[in-house]
Amino acid sequence: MSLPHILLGLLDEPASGYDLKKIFERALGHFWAAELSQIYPTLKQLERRGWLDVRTAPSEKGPSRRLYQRTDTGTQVLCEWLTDGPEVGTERLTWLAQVFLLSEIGGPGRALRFMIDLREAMAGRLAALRAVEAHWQSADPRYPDKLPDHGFYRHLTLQLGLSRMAATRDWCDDCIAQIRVRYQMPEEAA
Amino acid sequence: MSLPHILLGLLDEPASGYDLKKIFERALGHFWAAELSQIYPTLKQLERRGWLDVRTAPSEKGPSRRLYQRTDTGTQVLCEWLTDGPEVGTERLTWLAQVFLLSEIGGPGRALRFMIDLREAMAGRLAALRAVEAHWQSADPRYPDKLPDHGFYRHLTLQLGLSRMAATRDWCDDCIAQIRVRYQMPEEAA
DNA sequence: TTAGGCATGTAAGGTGTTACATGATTGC
DNA sequence: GCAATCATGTAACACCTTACATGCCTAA
Repeated sequence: MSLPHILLGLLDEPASGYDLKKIFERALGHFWAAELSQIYPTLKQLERRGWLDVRTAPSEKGPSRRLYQRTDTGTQVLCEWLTDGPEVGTERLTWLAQVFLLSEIGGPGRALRFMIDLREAMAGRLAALRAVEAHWQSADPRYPDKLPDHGFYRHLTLQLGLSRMAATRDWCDDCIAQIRVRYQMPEEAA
Repeated sequence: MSLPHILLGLLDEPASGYDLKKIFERALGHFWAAELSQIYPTLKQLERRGWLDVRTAPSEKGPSRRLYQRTDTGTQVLCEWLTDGPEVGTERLTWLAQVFLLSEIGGPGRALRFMIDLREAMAGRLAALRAVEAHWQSADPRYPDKLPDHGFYRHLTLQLGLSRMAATRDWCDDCIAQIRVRYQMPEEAA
């Protein structure tokens, strides 16, 4: 159970479900995805438990916005979750499972195609992350050395994301090279 | 939907649900986890669809083993899944979400404690992966340069796992150092 | 006028976890 | 005798995805 806690964590300041979805995409996209259809019911549940407060504010376009914010009880629950220590060992990297099984794809040409596509996907995600960093840098003069606490920890996760993404892209390049050598596929024949 | 495909991929050679669980722990543990209570029903489902065959073999200890193996139809389904290209963007790293929210944990002492625990967890997982590598090396004289196709791709995933795990551990060290500097916590006072 | 962004949600179904249930054998 | 390993599963619940439903406002 983590999405409720993440929402709790993000709701230090008031935000709507729709806002939260955008925060996920921008800031947490490289390690967590959440759909609106999951966010909305979860927010209601957290409100029923008394961990969030709601107020309604009119919107300029579309239906009125429901702005949620963490209560003191909510803060306590969040703090307990964090204090329980890191939750590791539940990672699920589908694309890596696919590489693991790539000998079954039906020939080195297809395996190479797969790795090239994977490399492009990683390069794209890396570019998106770099755009997030560039945007942050230009929007906040305190970036990166004088951030407040909450920015400090978020910055640490961004740094890990950037280095993991770059390392994974480089690994893809290495795999591509190894496949070409192993099956004698010169680059011009790809 | 990926677990069915992964099971299909592993069932090139006959294995029981129990065997598969151990294969998960050893070989795929760094990027996928699966419980027996999920594996057993999934295998039955795959058999009903005609993607797996079963035969029963007596066991020396405990109930008789149900040995599953991929059919030709199963191979085709697996191949289609792989040919559809890499599935990216569904990663969920709970511990990284926790770091993202670490300013709410209630003081830098606790944040430091969290990062030290995370570092230890990563170091442990890295050691486990290195043990897998060492075992493979000593058990197969073809390791690492003369492996058959199926070992070749598995080796690529192991390499990525080793480098990611080491990089993440190093990032933890870096975070720990940054927290100490930021909050003026000398190492001897930890 | 139509596509896209804003903003809310529900329903159905698939995926995954935790707890429970059974029972034999091996090693301490 | 007790715990661990072998080996199978079921049931209840929690989590997540996909598809559907509604309706306003803005810009091309």
